[in-house]
Amino acid sequence: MAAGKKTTATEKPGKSRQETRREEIIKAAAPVFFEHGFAGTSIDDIIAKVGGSKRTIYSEFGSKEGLFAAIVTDNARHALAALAPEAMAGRNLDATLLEFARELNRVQMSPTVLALYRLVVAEGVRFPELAKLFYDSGPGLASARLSQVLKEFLERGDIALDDPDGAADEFVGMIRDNRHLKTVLGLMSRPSAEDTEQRAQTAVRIFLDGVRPRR
Amino acid sequence: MAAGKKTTATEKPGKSRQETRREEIIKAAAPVFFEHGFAGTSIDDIIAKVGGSKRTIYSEFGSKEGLFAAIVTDNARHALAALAPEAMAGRNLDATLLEFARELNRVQMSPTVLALYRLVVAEGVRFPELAKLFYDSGPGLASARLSQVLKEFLERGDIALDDPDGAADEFVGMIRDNRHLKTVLGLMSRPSAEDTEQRAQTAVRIFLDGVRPRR
DNA sequence: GTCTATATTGCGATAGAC
DNA sequence: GTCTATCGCAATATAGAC
Repeated sequence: MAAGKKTTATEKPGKSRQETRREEIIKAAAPVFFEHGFAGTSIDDIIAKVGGSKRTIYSEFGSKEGLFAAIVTDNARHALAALAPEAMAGRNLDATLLEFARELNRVQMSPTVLALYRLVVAEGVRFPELAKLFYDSGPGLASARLSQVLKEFLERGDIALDDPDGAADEFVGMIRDNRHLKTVLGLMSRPSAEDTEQRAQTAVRIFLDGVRPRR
Repeated sequence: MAAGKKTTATEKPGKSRQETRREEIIKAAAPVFFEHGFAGTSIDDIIAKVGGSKRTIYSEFGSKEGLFAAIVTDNARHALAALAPEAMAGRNLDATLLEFARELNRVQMSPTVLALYRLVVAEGVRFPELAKLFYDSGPGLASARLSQVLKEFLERGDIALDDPDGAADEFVGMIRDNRHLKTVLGLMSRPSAEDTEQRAQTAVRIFLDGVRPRR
């Protein structure tokens, strides 16, 4: 009766059957959580989507919370991979920040991450571990990486500031601006690529040089 | 048998019995929605808090949604009224921005606005009118006001930028930074007054002059 | 399929405003 | 005293849980 899709395994040579199954479950469960919220989703809802046995879910993820945590970390890992410091090595300040702004924007405006954001903001107070996991593997990690980058440029004398951690937080905030909020609230569809590029450039420009004219 | 509280009416001379009752209900119901979310709150929960009859709620607000909407609009109106005053006239650029940063920070870090933020982000997709109302009377209004201010300074030549609206959004984003998010997620209690002041100053400094050393 | 929870409504009784 | 808002309680409807 279940879905007839036989994607069972042995198709991706690099992955064990367990890994494949794990990914199938995560991929199928995520939209269910997104639609009904954490509390509003039952393991049975997920079984109804992905098929198989509850037993598999519990042995792989331990609990409903464990499954959700896996969804968060999995998405964060995929999404933020491009923000790795290595990806920015050997570039100058402007190019590094611009690339960071683009990547962060791309990540946080993706439908999946937007849905995660809504979900975690909604349930964060009730499930502090989930909130912490989301923050640490998403916005917090982004900020920490940027801070590290800023410190390197600081040592070289390319920039001057008192509080690199604070500045990193504020740059991340610039990227997560009112357009992000409007999109989160469903008031706006995703901005165009040109608009996004334009705003990334503006953010970098402001962060580096400010709006006060130099003379 | 009923609760002995006789707050009946005739205490606020300017308000009709109906108005008084309406406000009592909103005041009592708001924390319930804030704590349990829209779906997690039942009319009976609210009656248990405020007393009286369900019928009153339905004749006044029409439905649970109507009550929810009234709570959001009422709280938004009260909490965000502080963004209205023009304490910014006739000052120079630095002082104006600093005052704006302080004020916006104070508003958006208040417990009520934080609770509203969580609630509206959670339910925004389901209640687009509420999302729009919250945005327009909060972050959107702040951004619009700032944009107007920026345009004035732009005309005077005090600043140089291409896109005042975009820059305003980004400044608002700097104020709603990762500390705001951590607080929304319950990962952090409200930052101290000194920390807040420090960060407001940093944001203004970065926005005006950037982090690149002037030479 | 039964059972529970909960949104919504109906209506007679009561209490406060004028 | 009349009028209206509110109360109290019960009934209906329905969706989801078990």
